[in-house]
Amino acid sequence: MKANSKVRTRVMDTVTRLFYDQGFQATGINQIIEESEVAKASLYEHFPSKEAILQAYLEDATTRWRSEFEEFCKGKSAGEKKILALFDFRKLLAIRRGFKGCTFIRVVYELPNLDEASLAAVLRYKEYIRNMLKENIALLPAKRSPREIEELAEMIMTLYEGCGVQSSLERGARPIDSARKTAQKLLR
Amino acid sequence: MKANSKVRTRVMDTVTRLFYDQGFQATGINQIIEESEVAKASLYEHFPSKEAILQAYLEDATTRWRSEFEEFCKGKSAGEKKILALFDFRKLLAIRRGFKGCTFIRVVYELPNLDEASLAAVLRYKEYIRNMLKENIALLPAKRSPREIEELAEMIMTLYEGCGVQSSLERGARPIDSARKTAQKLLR
DNA sequence: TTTTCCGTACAGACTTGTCTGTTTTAATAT
DNA sequence: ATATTAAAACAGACAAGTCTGTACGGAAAA
Repeated sequence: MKANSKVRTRVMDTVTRLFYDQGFQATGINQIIEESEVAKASLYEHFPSKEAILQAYLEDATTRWRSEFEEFCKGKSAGEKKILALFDFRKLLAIRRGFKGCTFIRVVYELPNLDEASLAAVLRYKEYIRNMLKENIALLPAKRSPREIEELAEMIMTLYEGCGVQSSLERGARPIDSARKTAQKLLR
Repeated sequence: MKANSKVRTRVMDTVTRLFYDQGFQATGINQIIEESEVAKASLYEHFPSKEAILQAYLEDATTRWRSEFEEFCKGKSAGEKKILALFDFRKLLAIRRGFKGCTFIRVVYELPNLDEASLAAVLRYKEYIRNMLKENIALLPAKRSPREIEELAEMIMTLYEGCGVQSSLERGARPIDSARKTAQKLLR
């Protein structure tokens, strides 16, 4: 079966590293092949084009992000704790990966004419976060109207995006801590 | 004089358009030459390499952003009006340019190993905004400690960055309006 | 035995940057 | 005003290397 083959796995592992470290365009097919230890013919057996690799990568990355985040949240109670975990998780990833910014925004910014499927994967990831925020804000002790919930979720979302950008410019976690504090204040 | 030559001007005008619409890597030297209506030899007389074009472009872009923003703010009183103008100006540019995100962050995200001079230009632009915010927050009627001013400026900065990302994902100005409203609330 | 993968050569188009030689522009000298 | 001279921009061929994607023949594995 192609979907779970050794080739596919190794290519995905490699591009997860390379696309993030170098960017999509700066990563050539030949480098992918070499570092995946896969033959070129095998790669093109699984992926019809480089663009298809990007698509698969983004889809994999969104689902992996979600499952890793859920894993990260295990043991944390719903409501404020879970919302703040979003910032903690971002900080963890940012440090681990050297402050190069959000995987998905990186791709969107690098490729202004991104194909539909890839863009859809990115939007799915953002939608997941937005829904998670709304659900957990609704669980908080303070009573809020649906409209207030919506607005607060939007605001925290904006802080989340903003601190990602800032931390990658600054190459440090400070803006993430700072945004987390702000979010905490807003929730009370 | 090289600095103000016709060649330089035309190349800068062209890459300002192309680098934003297509990205840096997707824009080839040959396209720059063709659309600038400049000979290749002339281009390389003024810029030793493509990287040098990028540097010059970023430096030009920061200073142009600043002067256009100051122009935009003419007639606006200092304090709240000027701070909110930041969001209004972002909205104006975003609409005009089709919601492809912040010029500078785009470059930083596309090229993880950006040369020092280019990165410095980007940081200068961010520093200008941060200082502008601090100065104008200090002018507001509400009394704030230096630390509070610092924190509020940081927060608005984060909203500013965040709404830029969101509006480019959404391809619409809504997140910018929303961040503006939030900022306004925070200032009071 | 049939699928999967391998190694590698290759096509064809693209890239940045160099080089040659010609033409235009503009300032200075007559 | 006209001739001279030096700088600047021109057009375009070319080098050397990169890129993605295809093809072919053989090896390993299920």
